[in-house]
Amino acid sequence: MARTWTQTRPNRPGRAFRKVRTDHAAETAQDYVEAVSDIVHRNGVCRVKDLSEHMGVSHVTVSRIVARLLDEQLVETEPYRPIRLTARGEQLAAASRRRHDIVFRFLLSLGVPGHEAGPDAEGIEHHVGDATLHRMAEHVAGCEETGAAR
Amino acid sequence: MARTWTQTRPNRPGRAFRKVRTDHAAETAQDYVEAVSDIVHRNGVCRVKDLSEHMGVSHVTVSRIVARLLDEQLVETEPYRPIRLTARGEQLAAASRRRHDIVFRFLLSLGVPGHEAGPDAEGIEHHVGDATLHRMAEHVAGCEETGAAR
DNA sequence: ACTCCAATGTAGCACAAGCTACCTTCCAGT
DNA sequence: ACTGGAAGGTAGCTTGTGCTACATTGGAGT
Repeated sequence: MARTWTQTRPNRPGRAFRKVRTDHAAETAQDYVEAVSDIVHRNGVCRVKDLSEHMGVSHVTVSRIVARLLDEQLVETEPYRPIRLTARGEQLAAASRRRHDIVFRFLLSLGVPGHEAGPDAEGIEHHVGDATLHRMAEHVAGCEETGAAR
Repeated sequence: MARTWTQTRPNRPGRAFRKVRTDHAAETAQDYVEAVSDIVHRNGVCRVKDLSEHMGVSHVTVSRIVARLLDEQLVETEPYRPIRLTARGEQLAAASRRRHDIVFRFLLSLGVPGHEAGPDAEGIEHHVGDATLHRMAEHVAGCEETGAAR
C-alpha cells in the first residue's frame, strides 16, 4: 500500500480536521438556505413545513434553525409567515448551489449512478476545497467536451 | 394566499437530502479509531495527549470521546494509561483507512495538490457511498497505469 | 361570523462535542 | 525517596441539533 503513516496524517495540530460543532453549524446554514431557495423556486413560497419535509426533521428543529438564520440575516420572516431569503441569503444559496452542482455533475461524469450521486454530493459538497472544486469542474468540462459521462 | 399543495412533494432527483445528522457520532468514532491506529504505528503507543494534538481539540474532549469508544468496545484503556484498539477497533480502523486512502489518492490523481487533498479527504471520506468509492478506486488505478498522477 | 385543524411557536429534555478551571496521578530527575 | 511538572481525569458551562408534548394562530369551509 502506497501510503506511509506520516505522509497523509501530518501532525499539524488540528488543521486537517474540522472543528466539528462549529463547522457543522455553517454547513447547516448553507443547506437550509439552499433548501429555501429551491422551495421558493418550486412552490412560490417556503414554509416551515416545507423545510421540515425537505430536511427530514421536525418543524421544531427547523424553526430553531430558521431563527438562527434570521439572526445571521440570511432569511427574513415573521411568525406564521413564509420564509424568504435576504440578499445575503440569495448570495449564499447561489454559491452553495454552484458548488453542489459541480460536485454532483462531477460524480455523474465519474460514472456514479444518479441515485447515489445525489446523496453523496450532499455530503461531499461542504468538504471540497477550492483546488478540488476547480479540478472537479475541469473534469466535468473535459468529459462534456469529449462526449457523455465517461 | 391559498396554498393547495399541502401534500408532500418528494424531492426531485438529484436533490435527495442527507440523512439524520446523528450519523455524526459514528463519523467521529471512525476518525478517532483511525487516529489511534496511526499514532500507535508511528509512536508505539497512543496517549490522550497525542490524540488531542492530532485532532486539534482539548484533552477533555478526547477523553470523553475515548470513554464512548470504550463503551462501544472499539478501544481498551485504563486511567492514565495508553489507548489500544480492540479487534473491532482494528477492523474499523482498517476499513476507514482503506476508504481514506482511496479518496486521498483519488484526489491526487485528479490533480489536487497534496496539501489540500489531505484535509479534503478527511472531510469527504465519510460521505462517499460504495459506488462512488468504487469509481474513485478505478480512476486511481487507471491513472497509475498510464503514468504518475499528472 | 365561527369553528376546526394544519401549521407554527414554545417549553423542556437528551446528547454530542467544544471549552476553562481545577484536581489527581505518574514518573523522571535529583 | 521525594517531588515538581506534564499528563490525564472531573465538574460544569455553552452551543447545535434532535425529539415530544402542549399552546397558539390563521385561514378554509361551513
